This record gives sequence, C-alpha cells and structure tokens, in this order.
Amino acid sequence: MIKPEKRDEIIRAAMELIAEHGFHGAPMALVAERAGVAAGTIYRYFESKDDLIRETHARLEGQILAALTEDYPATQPVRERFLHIGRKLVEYFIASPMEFRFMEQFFNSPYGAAHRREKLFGNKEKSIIFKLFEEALEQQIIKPLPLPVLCALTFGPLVDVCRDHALEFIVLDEALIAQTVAACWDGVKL
Amino acid sequence: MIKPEKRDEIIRAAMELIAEHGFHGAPMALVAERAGVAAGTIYRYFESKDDLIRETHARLEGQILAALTEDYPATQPVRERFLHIGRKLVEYFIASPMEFRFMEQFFNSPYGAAHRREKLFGNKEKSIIFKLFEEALEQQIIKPLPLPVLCALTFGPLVDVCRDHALEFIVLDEALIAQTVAACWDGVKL
Amino acid sequence: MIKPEKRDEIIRAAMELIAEHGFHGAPMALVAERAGVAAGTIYRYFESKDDLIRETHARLEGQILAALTEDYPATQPVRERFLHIGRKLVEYFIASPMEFRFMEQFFNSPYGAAHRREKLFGNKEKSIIFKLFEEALEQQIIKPLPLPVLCALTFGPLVDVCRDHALEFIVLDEALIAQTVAACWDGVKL
Amino acid sequence: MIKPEKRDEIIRAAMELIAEHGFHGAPMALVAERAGVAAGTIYRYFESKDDLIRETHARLEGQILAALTEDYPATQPVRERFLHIGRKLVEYFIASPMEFRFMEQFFNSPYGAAHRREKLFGNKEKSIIFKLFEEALEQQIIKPLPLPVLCALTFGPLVDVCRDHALEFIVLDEALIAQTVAACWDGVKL
DNA sequence: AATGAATGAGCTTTCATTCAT
DNA sequence: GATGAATGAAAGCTCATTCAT
Repeated sequence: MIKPEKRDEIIRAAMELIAEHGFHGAPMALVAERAGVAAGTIYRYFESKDDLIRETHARLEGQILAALTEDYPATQPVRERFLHIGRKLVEYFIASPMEFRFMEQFFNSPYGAAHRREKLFGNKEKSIIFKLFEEALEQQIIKPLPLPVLCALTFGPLVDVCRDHALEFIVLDEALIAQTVAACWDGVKL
Repeated sequence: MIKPEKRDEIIRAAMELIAEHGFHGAPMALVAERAGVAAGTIYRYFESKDDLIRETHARLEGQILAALTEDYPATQPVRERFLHIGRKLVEYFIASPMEFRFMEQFFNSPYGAAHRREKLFGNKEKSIIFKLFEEALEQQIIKPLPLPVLCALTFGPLVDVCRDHALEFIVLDEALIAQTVAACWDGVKL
Repeated sequence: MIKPEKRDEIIRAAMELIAEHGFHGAPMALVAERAGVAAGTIYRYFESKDDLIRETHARLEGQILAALTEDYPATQPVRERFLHIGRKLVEYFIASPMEFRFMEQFFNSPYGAAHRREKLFGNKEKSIIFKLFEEALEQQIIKPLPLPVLCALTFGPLVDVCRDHALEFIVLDEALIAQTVAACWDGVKL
Repeated sequence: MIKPEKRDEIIRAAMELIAEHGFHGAPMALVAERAGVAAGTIYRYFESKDDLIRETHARLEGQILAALTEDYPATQPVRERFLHIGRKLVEYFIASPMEFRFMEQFFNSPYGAAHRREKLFGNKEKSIIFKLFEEALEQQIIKPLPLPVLCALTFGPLVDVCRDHALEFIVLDEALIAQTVAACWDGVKL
C-alpha cells in the first residue's frame, strides 16, 4: 500500500534541497536522507529525478493557485481582481520563502520554459491570469499587447521584488506591496 | 607571459558553452577544447571555474554598457534617456541571443545574486541606471520606490520579454519594443 | 498451500524474460508482474533467483527429453537412433525459439557448467544420449573418444546451427537439418 | 601523452576479470583497481565499458590469428591446413585459459552475435577460415553446406572441447587433440 | 608558459531480497 | 499464504582540478 505521507515527505525534502541549493545541489541520496527513506524508495513514487521535480512543481502550483484565489473578488472590476491576485502572490511568496526559491529554480531552468510553453500553446485550460487579461483586453482597459508581454509587465516585477525581498535587498511590507502591485497595473492600463 | 588573446578565447568559449548548455553543460575540458588550449592552461588565466564565469560576465557587462550608452541622449529629459536605454537593451539582447542566454544563466544563479548585492551595497561607482533613477526621484517624476523595486518594474519586464522572444513565444519588432519600454515607464512614472 | 499453477506461471514468466533479455534483463519484480503474482510470492515457491533459474531449466529439460524420445526407434540401429534424436532436437529448438534462447543463456553461464558436471560425474541416471554413445562404443562403430568429446562433435554443432538459425544467419529446412545431423554422425563414426 | 602500457594494463585487467567472473562481475572500479589506475582514467582510453570490451576482444583476436597462422603450411592441401589451424586453436586456448574464458564470455553475449554477423555479412576481408572452406568447396572435397554450418561442424566442437578441458571434464593431450581435430574434418569431408 | 593525463568523489538509477501487514 | 513497499549496496560514467613533463 502506497503511503501518501511518504510521497509527501519526499516532495518536501526535494523542495527544500532544491530551494536551498538548486537542482544540482539536491542529489537523490540527500533527498532520500532528508525524507527519511532509502534512496531506492524514491523510485517507487517517482520515475526519475525529472519526474520528482515536475511533481514537486505541480504540487506547489496547486497551492499557489489556492492562495491566489482565496477571497477572490470575482464580482469586482478587473483592476481590483488583478490587485488581489498580485497582492496574494507576493504575500504567499514572502510567507513561504522556501516555496518561492523552489519556483525560481524551476522557472529558471528548462523545466520552466517547457512549462510556460505548454501553458501558452498547449490545450490545457487557461490559467486564471490569462483569463483576467483577456477580459481586460476585451474591455479595452489595458494596452493591446501580447499575453506574454502583459505577464512580463505585471507578474514579472512581482516575482522580481519577491526575490529581492528574499535576498534582503528590500523589505516588502504591506504598503510597499500595495504600491508595487498598483505600479504594475499602471504599466499596462490604458 | 599571459597572452590576452588566449584569455579572450577562453572567455569566448566559456560564454558560448554556458549560453548553449548552462553552467553544468560547460565542462572545463570542453571550454579548453573550444578555446584551443589545454585544460590546465585555463587555470593560468583564471583561478577556478567560478572565477572564469565571473570574468566572463564582467567582460559582457562592459559590452552591454557600451551598447546602452551608444548615442546616449545625455542632454534629454530622464524619460527619453530611459526609453533610449530600455530600447537599446532589448535590441542588444535580440541581436545577441548568445550573450543574452549567458546573462540569463548568470543572473539566475548564485553568481547573479552576489553581483547584484555588490551593485546595491558595494562601494563601486553607481551604474548609469541607478543614477538615472536617482535623478528621476529627485525631480519627483517617478514613484518614490526603493531602487530594486524600480528596477524590477522597468528592466525586469524588459529582460522577461527578451526571454520570451528567444523562446519564440513572441516576436519583438521595433513597434512592440517601443510599446513595451514605454509601458515600463508608465509603471513607474508619477 | 502451494498452488502448482502459480509455480508454473512463475517459471513460464522467468523463462520468457530470460530468453528475451538474459538473466540480468529479468528482474524478479518483472518476473512477478508477468506471472501475475507479487514479488515476495516468488520466494514462497523458490529459494532464490538462482533456484528459480535452475528449476526453470529442469522443467524445460523434461520437455526436451519428451520431444527427443517421441517416436523413438528403440529397436533400430544406433545410427538411426542418433539421427532421430539429432533431428528432433533441432526441430524442437526451431519450433520453440524461446525455449532455445533460454537454454543458450543457461548453458553459457555458470549454471550450465555446474549442470554438465553433475550429469557427467554425479550419481543420477545416465541420459539417453550418454547411453546411446556407450552402446555405440561397445559396438565399436564410433571412435573411442571421451564422452564429452563425442557430445562436442555431435550435439555441439547441432546447437550451434540452431543458434545461427535463430540469428537468421542460415535457414534450416528439413533437408539441411538431415544433412547436418548426418554430418555429425560422420564425424564420430568409424 | 597517452601511454600505451596503461591501455594494455586496462585491457589485461578487464580480460582477467571478465574471464573469471563474466561481464557483470567486472565492474569498472575493479578493472581500474586491478589495472592500477583510477576509475576515471579508463575513460581516457575507452569511450565506455562496451568499447573496452570490444577493444579487448579485438586485441585478443589479433593474437589468436597470429597463433593460428604460425608455421602455416600454405602450400599443403586444404585438409592439412585445416588440421593445422584446428590444432593451433586448441593448443592456444589450452595454453591461455584466461584468454579462452574471455572469448567464451564474448561470443556467448550480444557482442559475439554482432561480431559474427559482421564477419558473415560485413564488407571486411574474409577470415582465413572462410577462405579455407571456400577453397575446399571449390575443390569439392567437403560437403556443400552453408559456411555457418561448416563452422559449426568443425570449430564448434573444438571450442566445446576446450571448454570441457578448462572445466576439467576431460584432459586434452596431444593425441586427443589430433583425434578430435581429425574427427571434425571427417564430419565435413566428402 | 603550456600541456593533458590522471584523479576520485560524486552522480542517478537498479534490483534481489525481506518482512510487516 | 500472499502481498508489495522498503531496503541499500552497487553499477557506469563525469568533471573540476592538479602536477609531472
């Protein structure tokens, strides 16, 4: 009988090590040790290290989506909804620095590029963010730019400031978060 | 005797391989082969692989600075100067995809974080970009945000769109570059 | 309680996998899966992988003996009986390529050497082939050579041509089989 | 500067270990240790374990060919030449049991099958043995059988008796060797 | 100054066997 | 009796760095 808590432990260990030391600083033996299992055990739950990494990301992506949509003001105007998502994103990453560092490693790697390609051109359901921008474009309240450019202008800076916060280059308090998210909107609004 | 052209060849080879395959896809033996020197020779010019990578970055940073300041409209208002630098940056990265990929690898790694820390808190001369923002802050034409946040709101998205162009998610033509750089300014302007 | 049909399934699965991929391409987990049992279950029927392999061979040896002695012309002269056995052996191996490949794997391994040693020097009943050669030696119709040499001169080539047939180096039809078996006899006859 | 004696040592170590324990009983670490080099060093001389094995075989094949053609009676009739080669082959294998066991391992493996396929259907120069049989076929002094069958009837048994000698099932002295080689010829002669 | 052969710790993954359920 | 999750030693191979030449 597969024990889900063992799978969880492995994912947690992998996330921690990758967040701290990158993919190459997270050998399977160390992941196993930190998860409290034998090295071979990992391969009962994951096909390969690649698979473990992708699954770790998938798990995290679900958590982040949940954080973004908590108290989501679905009936409010687009701008309020954007501000909500942006704020929640930054708050989540600040509250979960380990998760943030993992996501950084993930997106700054071939895994991330493949994942974004799939999001943009694959047949999966559009993300909440894409839908938000498409609605804004229809309402002609933001500049008519390609989706990737809109993302770069908005969520790009948000991730960047989270990184700078993690590196202690800045301190993101509630006020600065609000200002920054608002500034992102100013960049794309018409 | 140290021959500068040999040093150059090693840096060129390292940049190519790192841009193409990442740090871990650029073994010293391959760098040596591509540079036309013996593996041991690299260590006469550079202390270690780390050192080689940092020197490679330093060389590239000089080139990029030169590109940004070409035809620099030093007497124009801050906004025009920002638009100039932003446009030049994107154009340089699009025209030099190899150099761009190297910089991506560099900044998405502990090297990049250390480098940025040094820029922010070290005693070196301030970069042209920092000086530009400080001037704009004095003139009260941009939002009073910390320097890292201003960078995140402006150059962050520019690098992001260059990456998306390199990945062929978008096609950056002259018009789109101009629009994007302008949007970055809109994000920070008062 | 031991269920013989489960034992059979395990042996069948082991034979298939070993024939296809060799001993090292037949992990116990795969044998178990193909046999429709759990990995641990195999160890209730067999002490070890070694034991399973030996038992698989023993089972097969029985089948082969049955094939060789089908329509056995017990009252005919030695030569006719040899030709019968030789022809049956080749026909069996050609009709049962999987069984042949297993036997090849088995005999070209320490298992095979041990098995032959037991046959030659053990206390078990003599094989039909040994008895045939001893009768021929008594009748002084074959060269007075040690039993292993006689086997090498007769069944050795037969196995070799079966292998070449399996590898598609040659095509063994009825005529060629007859010629080859006859040639083997020519090698040992006086 | 590549040192040929180091290459030789590695090949010797590999041959010894493979002869004694088979391919799977010859891990690269052990080969390295026995050769007196570091594990990584082997990969300066050979691309992979596969490559090392093939090169070991190639080296040995050259030696065997030299042994077979020593004092070759090129002007004598085909039969005498066959008897010469057969005798030399057995003598070589008896005098070099380690080399013999390596060749056994090699031919009873996918390496051997590939090698024989290449010999039979490749464009390389025909071996001395193939040339001998073709000459005999032209002179109509042996049975008109396919080349692989002729080999199976002659060199097959010779290898088999060498194996039985190595296993101490028989003792091959000069007389028995001569008898056995002659018997092989009897099998194919017309 | 330059070479490049040598090092050996380190990597991901496999698999025969055990044992708690 | 049967299960299958867990084990952990071992495999082939890589590569930053050293040092005798």
